[in-house]
Amino acid sequence: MTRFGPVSEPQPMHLQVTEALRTAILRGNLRVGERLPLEEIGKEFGVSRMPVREALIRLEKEGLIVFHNRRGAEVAGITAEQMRDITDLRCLLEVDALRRAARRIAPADLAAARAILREARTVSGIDDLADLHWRFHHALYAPCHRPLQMELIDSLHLNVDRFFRAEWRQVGLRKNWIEDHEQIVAALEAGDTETAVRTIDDHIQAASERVIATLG
Amino acid sequence: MTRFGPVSEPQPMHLQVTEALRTAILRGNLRVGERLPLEEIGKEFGVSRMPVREALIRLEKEGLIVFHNRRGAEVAGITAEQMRDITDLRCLLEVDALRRAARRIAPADLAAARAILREARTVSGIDDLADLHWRFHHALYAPCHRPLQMELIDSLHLNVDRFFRAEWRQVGLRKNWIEDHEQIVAALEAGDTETAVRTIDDHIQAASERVIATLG
DNA sequence: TTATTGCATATTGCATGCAATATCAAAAAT
DNA sequence: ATTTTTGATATTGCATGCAATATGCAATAA
Repeated sequence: MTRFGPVSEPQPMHLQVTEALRTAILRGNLRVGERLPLEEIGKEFGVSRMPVREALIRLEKEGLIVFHNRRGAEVAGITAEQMRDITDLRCLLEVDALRRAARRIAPADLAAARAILREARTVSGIDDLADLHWRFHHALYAPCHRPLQMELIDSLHLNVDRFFRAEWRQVGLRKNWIEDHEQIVAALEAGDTETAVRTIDDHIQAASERVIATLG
Repeated sequence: MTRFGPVSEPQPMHLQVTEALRTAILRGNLRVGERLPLEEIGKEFGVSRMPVREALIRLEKEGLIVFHNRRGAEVAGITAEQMRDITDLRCLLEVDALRRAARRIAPADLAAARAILREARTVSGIDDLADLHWRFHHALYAPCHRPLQMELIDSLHLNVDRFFRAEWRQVGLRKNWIEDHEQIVAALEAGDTETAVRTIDDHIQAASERVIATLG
């Protein structure tokens, strides 16, 4: 007889700091090139330098931060080259994930995707929209049942998302974003995987081109 | 007049420890499930626990180690599921890299690849053979000029290579390994990229199947 | 015998100390 | 005016200290 559910073990400080810094970078609260002094950041979290150091190491491995030997860490930027590199990888991995997912995607998954789009009509902040946008893509890919592939896709997205947000803040998020994505769901419902795949591929490439234009 | 070349900055301890532990895991000197106590490992390198801790965090991000909260770290294992996941990703990424590389590969690159195979005939240790084997693949993919894609390919390979080595130690590395790979170079020299691609894809999948069989 | 409890020991996660080095601005030199 | 030097300050990389927790084994109970 199990009378008690599992007890969630307490999150270590270094993980809390990692998450907080990750979303701060993602949201643009920490800008590209901004220095990340251990003591100062530690003070903001009420911890010493060590858990901050750990967090920065993890974020460096995620590609959000660069370390300079004995000169601390700073928020990583991106070059046009790197953007193209990441974009092509995203297309490769996301298209593959969608093809695999399409074979086993359930009506419930598609309904969930539609629900995300519906929710997207009710929010207005860039950060909320960007989160919902990614949750939508994630919902379509997830049924591929490839944990590592999903991790990689998330990781690549994490490295470029903040630049899309920065661009959206300037030129505004196109109105027809949601309709475009409803067409993707419609194609999947109709069993037309290839149309869905092509739409997403174009979508990623086009968005990337716009960001690259701002990078020079 | 520049009389002196650039001075290479000294490697921090944590990086030296990271590299040493990485190759120890790769070579099988540290076995799957083996515990990694900070103090003990630190003593072996003549350093304190902190640089070791840093190294373990990095290696965890690379997928070679798993941490258990407050119970230390251990060398990561692999399941059949994960092996399939990684293998499919490798095929996707390596095939794409080879296609891109084939367009701009120079005779010098192919000569370098052949030189690696020639060197492979002169060595006998599993570790040396495995290193040369990967250097060969790396040499073919590198001209794709996608630094991040190459990093990902390396990282995926890093996560499975030790299991191939373990299998090679048992059943022996097939003699015709080198001839198989010479055919890949020959196909590329003949401009027949698709044959080269197919050979490599089969090669990765077949090797993976053999390892999965040993995993249950 | 086998399972449970209690306790001594080992190990982690974080804080802090310290030497080595980087940074920055004012003073000196060109 | 511009560059170089100098030194005061800030920051890092690693060592060490310490409280909290995990582990392993002997003692006890079943």
